[in-house]
Amino acid sequence: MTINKYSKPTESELVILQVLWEKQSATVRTVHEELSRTKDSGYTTTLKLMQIMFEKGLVTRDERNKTHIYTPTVTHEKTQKQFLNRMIDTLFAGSSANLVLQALGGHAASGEELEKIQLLINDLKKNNK
Amino acid sequence: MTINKYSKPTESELVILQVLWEKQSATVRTVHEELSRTKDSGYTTTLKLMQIMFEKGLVTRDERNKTHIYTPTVTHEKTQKQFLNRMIDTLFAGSSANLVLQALGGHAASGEELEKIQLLINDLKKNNK
DNA sequence: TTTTCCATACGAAATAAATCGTATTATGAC
DNA sequence: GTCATAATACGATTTATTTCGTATGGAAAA
Repeated sequence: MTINKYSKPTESELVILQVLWEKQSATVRTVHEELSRTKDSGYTTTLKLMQIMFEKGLVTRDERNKTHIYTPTVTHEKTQKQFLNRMIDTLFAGSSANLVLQALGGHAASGEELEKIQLLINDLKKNNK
Repeated sequence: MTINKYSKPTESELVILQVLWEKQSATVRTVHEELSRTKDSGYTTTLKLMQIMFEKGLVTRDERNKTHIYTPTVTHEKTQKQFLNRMIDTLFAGSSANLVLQALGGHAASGEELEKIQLLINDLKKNNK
């Protein structure tokens, strides 16, 4: 397989990363059990996917024991940024504000969350001047 | 081909829709010329993709003339929402505020845009009470 | 020690997406 | 009317992604 350091995770890989980010690291079994709650593919499918992710460098694994333990190499945040960028480019005409407006419009955020956003905006405006 | 009314557009389809949304409607030639500026695949590739989009119902076309004119059936906004939802679910733990914070943090928005966002937030807070 | 239970490895099939080549046909220029 | 141009149709290939079956081996239970 050709290794592409900058390949973005596929849909399935994203779902797996999701679990790994949450648990810091996990075995194939653990990940698979988690996935089983929403998806029904076999154990070896999850295994294979995680092996491929390993080849791609999306995760590392501790092979000292028979049961390997997988850990993500990409951070949740970096991946969020990567997908956000792509989305802003291809769907929001390059404007992050467009995306924000749409996101806030469609999905209620709690008052507390709105506060946080306001604080950030105040900060940004200060630095703009 | 099986028609799935709710299939989400693929990456390539999204790029094509982009052009169609901007121009309201367009011929394959026009779309292809636009794509050529950033991508180098042949004319028949674009044609085929647009034909598939037609089969899927993502676009309609006026066939009265030899040169068909394609028009999107899905709105830009609806598609934005669809992808935003997906993204919030799979990458931002279901929290739109998380996404917003990340988006604003990573991408400078203009002062004017920030204003708009603030107005929206004030509105939302009012309705929250 | 033998059997059973989980693991991994890995090839290969199934599915989805993108790309292209070639055939055919309508239309306008000559 | 004939020819050149440019469009569609469509099958086939290539590439990416997901899925699974089977082989193999280690460790713990019997």
